[in-house]
Amino acid sequence: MPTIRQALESRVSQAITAATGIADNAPNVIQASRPDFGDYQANGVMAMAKQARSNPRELAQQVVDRLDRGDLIDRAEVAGPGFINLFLTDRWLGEAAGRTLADPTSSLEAAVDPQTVVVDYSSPNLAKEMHVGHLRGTIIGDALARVMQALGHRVIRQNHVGDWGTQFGMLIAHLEDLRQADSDAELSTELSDLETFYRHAKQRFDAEPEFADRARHYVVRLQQGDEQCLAMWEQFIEESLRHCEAVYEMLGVLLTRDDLKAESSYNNDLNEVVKALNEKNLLRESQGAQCVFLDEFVGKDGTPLPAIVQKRDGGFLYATTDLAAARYRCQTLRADRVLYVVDARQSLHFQQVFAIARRAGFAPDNCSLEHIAYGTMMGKDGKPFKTRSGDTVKLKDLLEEASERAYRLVSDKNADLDEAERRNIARTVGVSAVKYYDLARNRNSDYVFDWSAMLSFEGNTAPYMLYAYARICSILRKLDEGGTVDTLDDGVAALDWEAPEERALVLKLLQLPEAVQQVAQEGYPNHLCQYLFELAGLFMRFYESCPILKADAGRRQQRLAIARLSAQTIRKGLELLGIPTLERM
RNA sequence: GCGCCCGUAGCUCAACCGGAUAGAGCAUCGGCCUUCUAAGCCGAGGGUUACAGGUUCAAGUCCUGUCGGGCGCGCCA
Repeated sequence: MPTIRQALESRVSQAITAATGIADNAPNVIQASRPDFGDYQANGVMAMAKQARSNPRELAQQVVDRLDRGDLIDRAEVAGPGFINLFLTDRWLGEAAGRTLADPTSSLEAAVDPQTVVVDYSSPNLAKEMHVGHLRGTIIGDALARVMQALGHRVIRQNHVGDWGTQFGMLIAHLEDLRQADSDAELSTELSDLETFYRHAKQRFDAEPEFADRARHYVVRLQQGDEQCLAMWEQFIEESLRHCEAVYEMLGVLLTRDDLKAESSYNNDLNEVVKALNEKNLLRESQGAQCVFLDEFVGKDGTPLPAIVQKRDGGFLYATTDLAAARYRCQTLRADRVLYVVDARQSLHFQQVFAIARRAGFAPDNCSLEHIAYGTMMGKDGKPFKTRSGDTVKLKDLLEEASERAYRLVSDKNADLDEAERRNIARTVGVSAVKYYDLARNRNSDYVFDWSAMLSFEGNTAPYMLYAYARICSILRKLDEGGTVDTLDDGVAALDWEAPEERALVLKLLQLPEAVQQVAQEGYPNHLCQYLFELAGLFMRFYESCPILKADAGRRQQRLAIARLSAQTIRKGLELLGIPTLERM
């Protein structure tokens, strides 16, 4: 089903064709910037008039005269220098809302052209425990994957975990010593905190030459497929993955073992990738290393900037792995789009990888490679978020603190609820507050992590949305026969209304697909947050000014239907962001 | 030195690839609970969109330059 915007675009476009004879035109229909400009506005006619050297207002009037309004458009007016303001019929809106209410999924599914979309996200380094630096990529990627899936695309999640490379030799050596010297209990304790484990291994690597030599030796043996080394490596990886999975569980992130596509899995492709680059004449030796130089990349002092794919000692680098991954995703998985949800600081790296992948023929032109870059989470001091002592903050600790802070708030606001329910609400509210605060920001920029701002629960926050949802559930519970968002039968085929607050809300409710499509196209989840915030605001105003249970029978049914559709839409929108709802809070 | 991102209300941030009078929240001030959850709603004040040019019917948005901030730039990932 097309969105309202698409339906209007198509009608206005036809009218422009009828008026000008130009078939390929851009009506540029957007949601009206102000209520008195109607529901939508078409801005494209002014540019067309310029092109055709005609008077924009006159052309706009001709378009309006030829516009097929059908049962969708109530009236169309020329305004200002040549805008066309579009007012929708209440009847069409009411019927569309009724259809969505009856079948909540209908508005989002059935993408016009389903694509295969690979989303590479989270991708922690398994040598250490997940920390706050992994939060943004994990939840932005998860939200984008959910959005793509909801639109009917074939989504392949890939968790490109770092499980390969020099540091693992050091970890294996340390693990080996612990296994021989210590009891199982002690080994298990040591492994339960990967940060400490890593630190101890690193200390020994720096202090004990014998240990360092052994560590380096293990890296080589590992890459050669030595069984003993592999077994120890697997034990460590297994332990580390369990840590990740615990965090994903807390976060409500959908990644599972099936989504793992680790760096190590490309190990056998790396030689081939370098060989292919050589065959395309892209490879050049520089200071003993195998490099790719492209004209568009210039380094210091105007010298050519290399992408190194093979070290002097024959080892491969992450550019090599990323090229192998790009090749796999385009050629084996046949992706139409690949989204790399990775820290913005890697943008040069990805520019190089994408450019090389094109030249080498790994990625055909019709496969879109996109770096979904995001900024750093900062502390109040404007520097990357750390603990007071300067250590990185573990994601697990951060989420536990969020729940704890939310618990104090829930207990404060709602002392009558029992302990278990308060704990449950606090967990959802706390974690959702952290996630939403992040998702609601434009991902391009760094942002300041601020407990008091996200836990003040005011403004464009998860609790505001969750509260709106809980209010609706509360009303439904109060009905004679009781009811929930899913079970209540309104017996309403088409909605109608009398108050402006009702109409404004219904229109907004029908615009979810537009917000979702925008997120899918551009990869900015904050647009969906913005939509939900506006929706929740309109609901709150409706709630305050239009009593539901006290209204007479007819209005009551209608308002119940509007409230229920509001709940459905809020829940759906939050679900796409990876945020659950609460019946009570 | 080169490249990428950014600079919007006192603070934190929006602004749907150039649209009409730049929007929210926090903070400040003033209203609204014997009625569906006040974690709410209504109202007020607050702006030369860093600065200077340019492009055009129209610029926070595009181009050039300047200033300021963050990040990146050969054998880690």
